[in-house]
Amino acid sequence: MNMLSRTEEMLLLAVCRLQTEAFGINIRKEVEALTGKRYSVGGIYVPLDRLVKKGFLSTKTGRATENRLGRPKRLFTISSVGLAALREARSLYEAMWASLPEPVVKQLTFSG
Amino acid sequence: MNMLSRTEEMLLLAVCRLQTEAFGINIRKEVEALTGKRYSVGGIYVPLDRLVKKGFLSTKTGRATENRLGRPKRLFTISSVGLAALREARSLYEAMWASLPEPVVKQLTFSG
DNA sequence: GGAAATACTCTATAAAGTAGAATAATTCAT
DNA sequence: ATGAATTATTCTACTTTATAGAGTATTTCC
Repeated sequence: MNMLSRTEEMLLLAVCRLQTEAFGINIRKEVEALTGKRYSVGGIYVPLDRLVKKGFLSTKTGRATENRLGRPKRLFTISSVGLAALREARSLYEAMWASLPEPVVKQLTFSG
Repeated sequence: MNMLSRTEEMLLLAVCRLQTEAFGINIRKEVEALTGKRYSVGGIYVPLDRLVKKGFLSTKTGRATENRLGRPKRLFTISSVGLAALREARSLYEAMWASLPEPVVKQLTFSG
């Protein structure tokens, strides 16, 4: 068994959500906005590159002529393997939370 | 922000689920049965001890007279801090998966 | 060509994940 | 009381992942 880490799942979902705007700086911003998790400026590329290496993401440099200043973006897209991993991760997550003993459910639902 | 890793969340939930039978070997077995994730015999204690150190779990040795062979169990129970962390983790998880673009939802729901 | 803007690469360090051999604590038979 | 069988944990070395931030690259505009 080889389940996605939370980081991996979070980043794959961020890429999905950002669609054509999924590049490093945006992904970093998106993740922070959504979960509060912060990365240093360059720190986001470490796990992203790992996901590419593992075949969950693919990446290519955006076209130069974008009519704006600055270095080209490196865009990320999720692969079919990545989508499958997300489905699997979700399903495992449900299993983890399923059928907890009733007293525990109570403690988790309300603030006890 | 300091969210639980998937390992941490999984182990806290396993402890909750096992209630009075939450000790190393059982937790290891429970996790494997539920998620397919395997730990080596001793490997389960590394993250468990970390959770104790962080205050999410507490632990104490089970009573000697249990009328069975073998070394005493080291039982784990979740703390109120641990429960709060679980609630937080769940809520963050929902946020991660919320409001994905419709085409992505389709790809994730069916096997495409 | 130089400044401003935008975004990425690289690398060192800390933390977490992983495996498995070794050891400990108990009961039972003798 | 001693040794075998049983049950469970401790220890630790190694690999992988997380994290921060300085440095660098690419582009446009003047």
